[in-house]
Amino acid sequence: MALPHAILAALIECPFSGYDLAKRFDGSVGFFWNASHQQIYRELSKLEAEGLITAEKVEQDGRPNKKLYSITSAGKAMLQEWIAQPAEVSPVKDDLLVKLFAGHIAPRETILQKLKEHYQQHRAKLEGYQAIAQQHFSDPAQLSEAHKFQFLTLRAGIRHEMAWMTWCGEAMTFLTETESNYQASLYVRDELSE
Amino acid sequence: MALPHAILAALIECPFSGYDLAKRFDGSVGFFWNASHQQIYRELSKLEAEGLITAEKVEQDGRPNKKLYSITSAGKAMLQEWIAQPAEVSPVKDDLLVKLFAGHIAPRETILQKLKEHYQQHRAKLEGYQAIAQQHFSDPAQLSEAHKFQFLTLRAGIRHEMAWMTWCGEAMTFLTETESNYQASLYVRDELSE
DNA sequence: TAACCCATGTAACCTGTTACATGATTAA
DNA sequence: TTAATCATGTAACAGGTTACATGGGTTA
Repeated sequence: MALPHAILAALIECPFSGYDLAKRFDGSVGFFWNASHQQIYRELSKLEAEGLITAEKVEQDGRPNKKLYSITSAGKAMLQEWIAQPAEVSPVKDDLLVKLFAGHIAPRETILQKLKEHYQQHRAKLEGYQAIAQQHFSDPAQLSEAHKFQFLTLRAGIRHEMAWMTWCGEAMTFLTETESNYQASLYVRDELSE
Repeated sequence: MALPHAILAALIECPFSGYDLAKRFDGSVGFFWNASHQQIYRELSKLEAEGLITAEKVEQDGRPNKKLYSITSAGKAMLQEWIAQPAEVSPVKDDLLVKLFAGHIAPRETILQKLKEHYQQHRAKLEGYQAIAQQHFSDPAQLSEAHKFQFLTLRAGIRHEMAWMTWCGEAMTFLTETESNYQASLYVRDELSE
């Protein structure tokens, strides 16, 4: 589990409020981690109690006050230690694959529709990532150390969306082609039996 | 959430015991869903109580008795209904990406090591999937309807492993190349300052 | 004889989601 | 005036992990 680590990682560069973090985990950083605001507030309290982050109250006019959280040296040390520890790869766990696994009990059209929707969702995500890449990472070799690593996580997001899109295309082609083959073979059989 | 649906999907073709399901979710089917045996037993009890599956006690000699679960028509109906409902794409959520996002606070060698380990884990998975593809899905167009869909989920696993491997390679190259550029530029600067 | 496979489960705990709650400011 | 944004939280519930428990059969 990496939610506390993901929060610590997000706080290295600059302090954030819980609200900011929730937005980040729902936006551009959301391709490698996501969390609801409730989860984040709960985790921030815990991390503060453990001395891994500190809070600073910021009074604002015209807006509600907020708490800016910063990582402590203890927090940074534990994050460094965690990074060095061995990690297992995570399984995919996507609903669509469960639906596809049982796809033969549903109308072919329904499955093709699901694949199409999925394709479009991934294309939208890919376009978002590519826009970020162009705006903030157009010259990767000249980036700061911190940004080089953020660039690589963005590249991972891009690679994943591309893989999903490739697969969706492949699956749709396979299902329509083998369907038409099936219909073609039926047609041939009909001709032969006449 | 799709654990109950994943279980129902696994039971369409033939009945399984909880033990069997736990092994399946940990093996070849594990690329699109996984679950511990405790989770599965808990879920099976719930599904049985809801009338979506039925249990049959099987007495064995030389082995502990087991319960074989089969999907009911109600279970199949609810699965069909669920398939037609809209689905959101899942975020990646992999620890390695969190580690990489904070990669600049760790020694470069540590990060490269993590990438290498990750690469090897994905290669091992890919090889496993490719072996299954050769053994059971060598002639995709001739497969039964049910197996066509299982083939497609396997293809998704293959595509994902390939994407991870591509990205790992890309990331390792980027980190070693920009590091040597950095060292080269240092070297040039040293020469100039002399 | 030690470790692993088969087979099922309970209990405690942690993580993640949904619903509820407040309240000012700003844009359509 | 309706909805969205900023900003923080609580409570209840559902999902997932870890530890514990049993016990015969098989393989090294």
